[in-house]
Amino acid sequence: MLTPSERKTLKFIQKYCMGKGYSPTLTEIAEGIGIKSKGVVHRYLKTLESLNMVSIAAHRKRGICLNLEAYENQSVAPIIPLLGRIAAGQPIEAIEGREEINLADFIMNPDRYALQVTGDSMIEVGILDGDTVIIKHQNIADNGDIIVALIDGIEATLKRLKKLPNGMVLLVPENKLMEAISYEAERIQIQGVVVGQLRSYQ
Amino acid sequence: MLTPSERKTLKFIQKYCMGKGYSPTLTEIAEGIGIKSKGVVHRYLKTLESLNMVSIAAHRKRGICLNLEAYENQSVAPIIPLLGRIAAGQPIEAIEGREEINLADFIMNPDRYALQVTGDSMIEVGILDGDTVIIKHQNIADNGDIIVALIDGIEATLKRLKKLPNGMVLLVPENKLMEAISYEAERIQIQGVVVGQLRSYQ
DNA sequence: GTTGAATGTTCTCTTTTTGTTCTCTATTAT
DNA sequence: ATAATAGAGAACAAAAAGAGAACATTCAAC
Repeated sequence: MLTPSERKTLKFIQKYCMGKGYSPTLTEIAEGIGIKSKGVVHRYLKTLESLNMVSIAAHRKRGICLNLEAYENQSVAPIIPLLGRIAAGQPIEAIEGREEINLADFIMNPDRYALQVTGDSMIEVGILDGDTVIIKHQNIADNGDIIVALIDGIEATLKRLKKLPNGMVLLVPENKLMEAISYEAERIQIQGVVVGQLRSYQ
Repeated sequence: MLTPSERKTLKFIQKYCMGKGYSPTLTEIAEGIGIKSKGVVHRYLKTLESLNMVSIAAHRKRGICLNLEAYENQSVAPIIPLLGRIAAGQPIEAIEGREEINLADFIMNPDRYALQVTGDSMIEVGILDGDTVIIKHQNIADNGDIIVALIDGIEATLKRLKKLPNGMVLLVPENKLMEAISYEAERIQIQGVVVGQLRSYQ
């Protein structure tokens, strides 16, 4: 059984790894659990290692590795439970099974990146000022896709793509107050398409 | 396991390639990660190559190639690069400070869960039919919060909360076509508040 | 082709950061 | 008293980070 300090150490490492993707240094752990001595942290780690809770690569910096089997309840994967559907005026549906949404599946991919949106040009499709959009990097797009377009190599903008039959392309804002503008296809370079969107209210 | 500098190098290359469409030189990487020696950069690249994270065409200039499949397995943390801000009619601005968004920070927490939205009652704040909202489970909320409210113990609904001075609460839909309804406070039970929202276009 | 600047490669060296191993002290429960 | 738990901190070992020189290769201009 773990002592309170060892438990605290383990929890800190867990949280740190979750957030950063790599393990903390002894000094960071010490700071994180509120003590000053990294020697003490090392002692805790030795205990955790002997209990098979972590593996430690000797002398390697940031060489701590969590042994996940040891505590299965702690979900390290970016998964949150999807409890059900909610509608205006309707009860939450019964939870059939227990679904989860995996954020990694949702947007994580090496060719994805995020952009923060400023401005109201896409407000009518629910992309607001301050939202973050997830872009898949690609140079071609289908009619109707929301794209990051580079105009004349300098101006970047987020618009819906509409290819016109006469070799022109129309960049359509989703905002009644703004107007679509058409360009010769050569002037427009597609930098990626929007594959996701997220917003934080915190 | 990558060292922080190697990780930084990889991230820089990823970001550079996304933005420019070709890989950076060693000197550019050195500058990008804040060091002066391209020899050091070369060492980092060798490590990344040995881990199959990148391929390097020997002696070729700008001959670095990201190895996407290997990258996927490695990136355990739900992090994607945040390239910048985009606005209608403006070039993409680099964002000072934060260079990546961490989905874990964004929504992962033991008391969070997801709900899928059906209906258009919150359409004017950009929460559309089919979106997923992240709910923080709590029983009290502030005026103006968007909450999951349980009415009379049976009906769940997503509305903005407005506490009235006379002990009533008003549940306000964000849709001009719908009307706010007031209830005696006892009939309304708060199940959580919306802390995030996400949408997939795939 | 030849040439030269730009870029990649290979070294060695130093400094900084981090891990490891100690010893010492304090507190608390049995 | 004794043992278990906590903590500080010194001293040392090793890894990681970095500078920079010297050389090799590319690639584009001539």
